[in-house]
Amino acid sequence: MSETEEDRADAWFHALSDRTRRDILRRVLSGEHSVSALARSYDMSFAAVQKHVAVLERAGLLTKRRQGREALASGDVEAVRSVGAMLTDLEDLWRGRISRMDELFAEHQPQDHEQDQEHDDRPDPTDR
Amino acid sequence: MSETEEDRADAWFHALSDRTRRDILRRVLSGEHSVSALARSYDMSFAAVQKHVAVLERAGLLTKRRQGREALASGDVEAVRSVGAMLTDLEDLWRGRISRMDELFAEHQPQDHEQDQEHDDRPDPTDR
DNA sequence: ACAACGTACAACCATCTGGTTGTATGTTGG
DNA sequence: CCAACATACAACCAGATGGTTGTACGTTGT
Repeated sequence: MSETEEDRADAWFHALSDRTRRDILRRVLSGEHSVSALARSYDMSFAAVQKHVAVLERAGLLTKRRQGREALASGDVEAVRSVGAMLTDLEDLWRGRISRMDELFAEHQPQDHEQDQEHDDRPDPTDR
Repeated sequence: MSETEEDRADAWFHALSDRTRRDILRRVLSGEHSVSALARSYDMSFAAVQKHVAVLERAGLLTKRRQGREALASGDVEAVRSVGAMLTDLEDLWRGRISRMDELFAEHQPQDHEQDQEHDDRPDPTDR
């Protein structure tokens, strides 16, 4: 994975690691909100909320649009999808582990494929 | 969302916000690794890597199993999926925004439904 | 015109974070 | 038995983080 890709991931996950920021992101994904409108929703100063919005913006999870004196913030669903894609990449690594376990098992028991369909205590790698 | 749910999310995203921890998670999702084996992979002290493993463990993204003097770490794919589910919940909020925009549009143009299939410059909310 | 509003940013502060070294304790191989 | 190994954890430190207040500046409504 490229170096800048890791930088983006750092910014994404750091931005999402604060519950106020996650809540802000929920609101701006649902629709545009001005920074001051957002600030009114939280029990903290306007400046604090503005800094949270700036973190989300730097991470690319949110964009701002100027309209008169207001800054309207809007969530970027493509960025959210990119974060989700990183998670599914992690899942794929796990699936690879299971495949390798299957190969190892087949190596030591290369007879029948149909026996023992029950007592499957490991999760199905193809479900979800 | 429940309070403890948000606490878990804080821990998840914070754990994932460090690239060394993401790399450790990749390795232990692919297969079990001892802490010292992991430590040998990074240009930092054993103690530093051990702390990263502890952060991932507290977040529930990894479990440790004792075998003799070694602690074998293994990634928990269910936790990774839970994080992914949070992201798709965010996407759903965005889809809701689009639905509301559609309703608003229908309200002002309640005639035909079939016109103008082209020039669709917004992403399809049902794709992915 | 001007007061109120919305935004931006700097300075400051307590706490958290990610690294270090050092020490203690259990496990294993020869 | 005991030296080497693997882990755990405490103490410490520099820098980042999340909050505060204060100041400055453009925009808007009356």
